[in-house]
Amino acid sequence: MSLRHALLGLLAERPMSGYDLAELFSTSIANVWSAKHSQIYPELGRLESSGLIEVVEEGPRGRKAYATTAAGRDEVRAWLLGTEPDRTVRNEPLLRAFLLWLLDPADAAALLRAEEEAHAARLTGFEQRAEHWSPASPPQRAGRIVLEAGLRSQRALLGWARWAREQYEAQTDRTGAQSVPSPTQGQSPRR
Amino acid sequence: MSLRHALLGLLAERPMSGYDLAELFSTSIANVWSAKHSQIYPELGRLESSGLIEVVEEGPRGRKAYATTAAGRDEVRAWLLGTEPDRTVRNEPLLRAFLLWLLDPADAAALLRAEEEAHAARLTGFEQRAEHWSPASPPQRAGRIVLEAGLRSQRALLGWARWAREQYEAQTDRTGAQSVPSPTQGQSPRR
DNA sequence: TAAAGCATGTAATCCGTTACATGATTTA
DNA sequence: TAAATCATGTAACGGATTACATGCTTTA
Repeated sequence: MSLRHALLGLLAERPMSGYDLAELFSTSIANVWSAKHSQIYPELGRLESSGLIEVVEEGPRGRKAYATTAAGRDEVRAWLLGTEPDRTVRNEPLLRAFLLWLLDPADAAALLRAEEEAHAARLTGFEQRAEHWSPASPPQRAGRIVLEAGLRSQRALLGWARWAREQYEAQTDRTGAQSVPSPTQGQSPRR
Repeated sequence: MSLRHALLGLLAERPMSGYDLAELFSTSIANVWSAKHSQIYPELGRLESSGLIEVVEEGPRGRKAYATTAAGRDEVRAWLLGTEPDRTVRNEPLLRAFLLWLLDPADAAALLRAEEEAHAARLTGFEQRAEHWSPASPPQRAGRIVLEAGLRSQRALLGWARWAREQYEAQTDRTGAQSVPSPTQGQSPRR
């Protein structure tokens, strides 16, 4: 049910088409939530039928821009105030980190290096956005607050990835293990 | 396909039943990945048919403990080394933070206070686990590394939630807004 | 005029949750 | 002996991705 409220909230700020929303979900707010156009269009249809959003503008190529209605804004507020957030985590990079003991240390270090670079790249992106941020309106201030969460957690995870890589590199040095192990593949002894 | 490899990796460390795995996914590694028993049992069946895991022990009440086979361990390694991690993020608390401008500042601050407490509770849990951690085996060292990611990101996000709450509290003070706004509900002016 | 980009939709499939269903063993 | 816990499974449903499908408009 989160996509529903994400759309409602985004369209409360300014009118957008399904196309605009899909673009948003694949770029700026991809660090928070994401969705494909194939999921967005049907949901917009349902929201319109329920009277929570309405078409406020029609453009070329059948473009329809929607905006959230008063009832729609009430619905978002009721969701925010009346339901508990789902705090379930599914973090594939961390799942992989959990299984790195199955590789030889040099390979593990290489994968953590890639993680490090991914975090560094995101952080740079966030920092650039933060520079040009004008917190003029309430929505923009909220956006800045979310961006701050991104900045802080990417910094933390960048530091972590570097530290984690060093753990495995220390093992590489000690054991003298190679990046490409023998046919029977490194450690991980059978019970 | 991540659950598949999560099971393979976990069963490479020590034999476990579907029940054990379900418990693990609902407690210790819930901060990284999660799954219900209804998803686990069929997947174990498929992995067994593929020869990637095998029953190594049978117990009371039809209990079956599985362990990863040599082919299974090769499969995890191939996954780790040969595929890019899915770094897609879906963070409902942050999505909500993005929409907090729709509430009056006092309500927004209250929600952020709850977030703060959720992060503090997780952090405490992680810290307690870290205290009693014995990094004796390679899997345990990998577990400690993942725990470190939890510690660092929860600290970062706890600090963030506090800072974010203070932003909205500052607005509360300035505007003198109440927790329960007038019937037309606070700010968020219609275009 | 061709390619790139804008724009909307549907269908098939997969992953995950909730609910349904059952029964054995241990503990109070 | 009743309740709690261990233990395994299936079915229905909903949410999300990939693939299929179409066509207009702008720009090079």
